[in-house]
Amino acid sequence: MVALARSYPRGPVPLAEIARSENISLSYLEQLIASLRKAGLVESTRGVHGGYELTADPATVTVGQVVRTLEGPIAPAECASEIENPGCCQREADCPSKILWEHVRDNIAQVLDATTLADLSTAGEMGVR
Amino acid sequence: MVALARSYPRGPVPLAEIARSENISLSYLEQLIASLRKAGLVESTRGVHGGYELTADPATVTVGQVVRTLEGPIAPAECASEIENPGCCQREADCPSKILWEHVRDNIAQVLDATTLADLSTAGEMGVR
DNA sequence: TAAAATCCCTAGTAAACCAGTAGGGATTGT
DNA sequence: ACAATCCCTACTGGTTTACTAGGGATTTTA
Repeated sequence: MVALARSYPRGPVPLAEIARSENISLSYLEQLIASLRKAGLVESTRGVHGGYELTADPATVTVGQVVRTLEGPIAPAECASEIENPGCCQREADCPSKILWEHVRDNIAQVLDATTLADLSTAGEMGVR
Repeated sequence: MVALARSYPRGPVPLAEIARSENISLSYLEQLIASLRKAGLVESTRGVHGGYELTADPATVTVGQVVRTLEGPIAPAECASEIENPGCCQREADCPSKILWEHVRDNIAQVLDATTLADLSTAGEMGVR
């Protein structure tokens, strides 16, 4: 996604190119991007000169969106998932550590949601802030 | 550990008791607490009236210590582990997302290190703050 | 219209990890 | 002596992760 952000908005980039530059197998990349496409984060163009491109400006796409699409709801523990998981634990209501894990989860989410693809794609160029 | 915190400093608690009240198998609990003992967080007494007890006041033991003992260094990604992991990634230095994951890691650590066993053991009694 | 470039889909898989079970041994108090 | 307790090691079944493999479908271009 950072690779796509870097060539935004210059039209579709073939996956084979990203596979080469990022040293990831094409087949595997295809699977990953399929989820991202279904989630509407990228769109595809087939045929010669086809490829994938972001559907939105990198500055408006958060890492949180990408991570949730690829890895599901943020959840440092089953009982502290962003998507509730009823009956995942016997302790349920009066678990002493549930609140702690929810707190951890919210911190993770806050960081991921506050970082955009634009932030990442320019990181190398401008140094850490 | 919360169970032990609750009976601190009233002497050793047999693991069988905790296994029963927390609904965890004794055998499994024994394995977990073995690590905690080796890390010096609990001490054991053998024989009748033996058991385990915390080696320090629950207010001075952080969840971070416990989690690191049981699960190893905090690391939302291999390349962002608290214990460095040389050669875990080709991108190494100029990875655009490494800083992000380190940021996530530090947030997790901050929450876990700021919470003590005493905080957890009293949570149910006094409600959430 | 054939060929090439590209996306698209499904199935399989090898290794690692997790959450245990099982079973036996050592130590200590009564 | 015996019962309660800690202690240690080996095994295991299920899940997840990070892929590989192979075959389509679609679109542009020569």
